[in-house]
Amino acid sequence: MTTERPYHHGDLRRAVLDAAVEAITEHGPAGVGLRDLARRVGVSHAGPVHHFKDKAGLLTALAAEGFTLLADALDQTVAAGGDIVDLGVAYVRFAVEHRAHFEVMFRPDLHRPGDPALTEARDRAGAALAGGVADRPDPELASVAAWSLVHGFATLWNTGALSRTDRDPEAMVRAFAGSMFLT
Amino acid sequence: MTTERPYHHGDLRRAVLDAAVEAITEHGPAGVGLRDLARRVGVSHAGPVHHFKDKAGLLTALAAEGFTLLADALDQTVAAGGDIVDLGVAYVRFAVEHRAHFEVMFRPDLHRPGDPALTEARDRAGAALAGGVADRPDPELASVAAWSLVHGFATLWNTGALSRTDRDPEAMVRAFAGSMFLT
DNA sequence: GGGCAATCTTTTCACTGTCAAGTTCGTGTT
DNA sequence: AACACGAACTTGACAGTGAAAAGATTGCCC
Repeated sequence: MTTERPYHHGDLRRAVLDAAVEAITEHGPAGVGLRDLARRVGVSHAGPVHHFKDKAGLLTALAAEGFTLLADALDQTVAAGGDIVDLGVAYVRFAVEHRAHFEVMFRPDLHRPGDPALTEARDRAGAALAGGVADRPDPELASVAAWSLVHGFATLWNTGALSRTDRDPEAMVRAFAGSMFLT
Repeated sequence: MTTERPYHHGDLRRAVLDAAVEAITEHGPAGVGLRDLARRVGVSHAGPVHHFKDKAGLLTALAAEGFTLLADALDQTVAAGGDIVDLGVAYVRFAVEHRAHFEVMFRPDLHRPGDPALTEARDRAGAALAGGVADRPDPELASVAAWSLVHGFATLWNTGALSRTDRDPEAMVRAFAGSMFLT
């Protein structure tokens, strides 16, 4: 009574990426395996290889997708007239809602080094962030400071290091980012 | 012409931890394996197991050691009369100099959950950090903000995301942390 | 000196990533 | 409409990994 699945999956690449997101949110990036993903999707153990070549290839694709999603979210908030604080809140919201993507994005030891799609997506997100502080003295320093603040909060929050508070993460970001970056 | 090494290593636990630090600084936490470490130290592949039980046990021990080292460094700077900015600089310096420890410390998916030695060491470091902002309105928020700022900078720096700048990392921290936390 | 427990080794097992070779299928060509 | 071509997937194999069990070696304490 096997389920008679067709030989061609249809959109295996998408399905594997989604399964990877699911697996990572459950067990972290270390607990994800190609064979396990293949099983979840209902495909032979070497099926994903054809789309990603490598485990590193899969995670690189995931990271690139993550940076693209992030860049979209940031672009959208500036298009809606948001200021720096709104940008920071959007950053944190992305990290919390797309925890799996976010965790992979900043682990270069899991990536295929120098992947063009990844570097392009990352640059897009970086530009969107830097645009929020372009009108300051020493904008480079300001952009690094702003990025550090929200990135640190996001990673600390996601790793559970801030678990003692029961406050709302976005409200916290809005509070201290506002007091630090709005003169 | 085998090297006639004695049956008992002497201090295998220490040696494995050191080898792990070396391996992680080279290939990242994903690229470290128990068998590989055993080889580096010159011991049978199951030797380390007796000291750490698990791969998770090894990494948990490393993380605990890291938090202890960090707490020591922070305590030392307050003992030397340092202010918040000095604390932040010490944090970043630790992350850069003990990159391997630092990378493992904030990856709870690699830890044995609820390990007492780890949680105690982490609390010690947390207390040392929070002590720097105890005299502010809403000290909890201030401590989270300060921690986020330096932690974010440290991780971004270590992952190479800030590679475009050739400035000195400590000087950068001192610059923006000063402008943000000294009234 | 004798025994005991800690330390390390050997063997084995299930599992993983990767490669090479085959099989099935959509798609465009004529 | 038949066909061939290439993309998508499967099958089978291999080396390497983490973990567990059982055996060998040694320092140490009475």
